[in-house]
Amino acid sequence: MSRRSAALAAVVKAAPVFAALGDPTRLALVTRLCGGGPASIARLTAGAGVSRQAVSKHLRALEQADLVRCTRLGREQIYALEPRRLEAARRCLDRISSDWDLALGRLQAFVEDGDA
Amino acid sequence: MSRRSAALAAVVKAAPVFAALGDPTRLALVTRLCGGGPASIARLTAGAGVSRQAVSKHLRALEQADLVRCTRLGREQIYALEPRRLEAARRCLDRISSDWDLALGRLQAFVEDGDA
DNA sequence: CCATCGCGCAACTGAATGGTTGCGTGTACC
DNA sequence: GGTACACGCAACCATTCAGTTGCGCGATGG
Repeated sequence: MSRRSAALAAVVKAAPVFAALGDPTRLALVTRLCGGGPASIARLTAGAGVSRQAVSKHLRALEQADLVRCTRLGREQIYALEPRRLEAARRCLDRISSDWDLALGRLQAFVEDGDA
Repeated sequence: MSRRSAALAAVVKAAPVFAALGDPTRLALVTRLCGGGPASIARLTAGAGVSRQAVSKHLRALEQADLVRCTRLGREQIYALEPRRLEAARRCLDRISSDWDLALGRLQAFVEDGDA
C-alpha cells in the first residue's frame, strides 16, 4: 500500500498548480500569455478587467506555482509562460484518467466493495 | 478578435474545474475514487484526515463541478468519478500548450533567452 | 532636470473557504 | 420496536483571497 500512498502524494502535490489555474482572471492571464507571448504587467492589465495591482498579484501567484516566469527588462517586468508545469498538470490528469479506466475494468467483472 | 475572445471564454469556463481540483483533500478524494472505484462518504472519510462533514462538503463541491456523481444506495450515498470533465480539463491544458508552441515559433525572432 | 511611466509595498475590506461541532432524521439490522 | 449507523443541516470560527486605494521609488525621455 505504500506505493499507493506514494502515488497519492505525487498527485496531491499537483494541487497548487490546479489551484493557480482555478481562478478565472489567472486562467485568462495564462491564456493571454500563451497566445500573445511574453508581456509586461501594464500590457496584461489592459486586457484584464481589474486593476494593475490585482494583475500583479495574480502573476505573482502564477509565478509561485511555477506556471510563469518573470524577467526584468528596463523598467518593465516581462512575464512568460513556463510550459513544464502545465505539462505536469496534464500528466496528472492523464494518470487519473487511466487509473479510472483500470478501475472501470475491475468494476465490470465485480460490482462489489470489499477493498482493503 | 471575436474569435480570440470566444476561445478565451471557453478556456476561462474551465476555471471552476481546476478550482475544484485545486484543493489537496479534494484531489486526494478524486484520486481515491479513481483508484478504488465508487465509495460511500463514510468509507471515503476513513482515508481522509478530516471529519465526515468536511468530506461531505468537498464531495458536494466536486459534484457541483461535475467531476463526480452521487447515487443513493440504501442509507448510503455512493460517489463515483465522472471522467468527462476530467477529459475536458485535459483538453484545455492541451489547447494552452499547443497555442504556446505556436507562440514560441512566432517568438523565435525575439530576444528571449533559451531555457534554464 | 523635471515630468512621466511602470512597478512594488502596505493597509484595508468584503467575501469565500476549509474546518469543526451539535443536532435531527431516515434506514438497516437484531 | 429499539439501537446503531449514515447522512444532512445549521451555526460558528479562523484563514485565505480577490480586489481596491494610496504612496513611494527607480528608470526613461523630452
